[in-house]
Amino acid sequence: MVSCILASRMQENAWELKIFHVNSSMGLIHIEVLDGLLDEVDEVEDLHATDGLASPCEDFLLDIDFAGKVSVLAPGLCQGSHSRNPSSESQSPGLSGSSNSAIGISDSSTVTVQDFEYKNDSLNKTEKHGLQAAVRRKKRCRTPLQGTCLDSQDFKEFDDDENPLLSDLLLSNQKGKSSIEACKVGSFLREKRLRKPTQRYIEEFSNKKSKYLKGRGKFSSGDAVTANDKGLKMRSHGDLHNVRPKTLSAVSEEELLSGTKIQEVPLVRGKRGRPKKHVSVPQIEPDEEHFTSESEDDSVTKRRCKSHDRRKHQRMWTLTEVMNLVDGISEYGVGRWTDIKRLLFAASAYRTPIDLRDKWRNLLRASCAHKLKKKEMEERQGHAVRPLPKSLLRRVRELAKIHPYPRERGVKSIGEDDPSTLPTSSKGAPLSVGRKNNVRRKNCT
DNA sequence: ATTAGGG
DNA sequence: CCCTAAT
Repeated sequence: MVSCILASRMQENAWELKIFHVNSSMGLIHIEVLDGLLDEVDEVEDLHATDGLASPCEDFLLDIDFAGKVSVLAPGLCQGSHSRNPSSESQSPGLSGSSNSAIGISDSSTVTVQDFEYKNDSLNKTEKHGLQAAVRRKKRCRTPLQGTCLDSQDFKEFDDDENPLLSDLLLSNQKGKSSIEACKVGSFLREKRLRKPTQRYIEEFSNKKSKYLKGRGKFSSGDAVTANDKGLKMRSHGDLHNVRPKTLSAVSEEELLSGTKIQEVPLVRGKRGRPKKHVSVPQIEPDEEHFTSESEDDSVTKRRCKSHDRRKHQRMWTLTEVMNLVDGISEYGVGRWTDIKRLLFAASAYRTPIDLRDKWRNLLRASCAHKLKKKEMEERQGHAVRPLPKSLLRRVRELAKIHPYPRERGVKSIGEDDPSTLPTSSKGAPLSVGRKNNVRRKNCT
């Protein structure tokens, strides 16, 4: 025996509550019209007004079973109540992209509500019909079960909602109070459940989605990350194969600086990944350029070795990159990350200015650490290959002296004003280190 | 829109 | 790398 409350909206402010007692074994339907007419339906009005659903015959279906467990199928609650059921989660249409506004009626509930209509006279037949329809809709809303109607299972499935609030609510409903509360609670619950989409989550979600699409053959334009991840494959079969086999080092600098490298290949890169959409400089991706061999492999292997998804897209910093960075810093100063990025890293669309800064931070740390404990460092280099050439480290230290990165605690132990370290850039390229262009010189002690 | 700082 | 607050 199952019973079900149907709150139907008769007029503007008139609501009618009906209880269906359904005896599933005998196929009987007993209808009981509670004193309906609710007056203070303002909230409901608003609720519908906001959704453009304010048509004069909308019904809310509330169902209960006799065991005392209660579940409510009210607008919006549908989503909440069945999202709890693991088997039906994937089917729920309302979960997909709907707004997380507190008073948005979910798609599913919309379906449930909108085309459920009947005349309030001639109850017997139409009621049954309507009820069946409602059940069917419920099923559609949750899981495509087999189509037997009026099985007590159908109702039971909604009962895994153990929320005591709901039972209270429904009880009060039976006593003839308003069903507004249902809506309120419904929206409340929904609000609770839909909390915090989180940038990260969204990104991952869209990522999965696009991957899925790709798998289906639809090549969704862009999506830098996945594109990068699949970079090897894609390039291997051809399309963006502008990659000239470079000498893998040093080239990028002059070319970039002289601007000869600025080309206009309309890359299909989405704005989602690292690259900022702000493109003041025609950014071409020869990015694999000198990384095709090492960095790409690095990242790939890394991803394979450890598939822990922290650090989503991680690209190893190559030596040339680091050198570029150091050069840039020494030229433009610390803190001009955007400039450096624009001028020296136009080639690599990943590497946001923040990345540069982070890398610089790490470099500083490294250099300091290098100074502090040599032996341990060497130890570590034993098991982790980090070929940071001394010359580079020295340059880092110099730069650290000139424009110390604010708030770097280990930095204090730099060479302590050793003039010999300054001009002795063995690699030449003393660059403009001497001229600290208008960089606030803070002593980092 | 960028940067600094922390995780 | 990522996220957030501050500018």
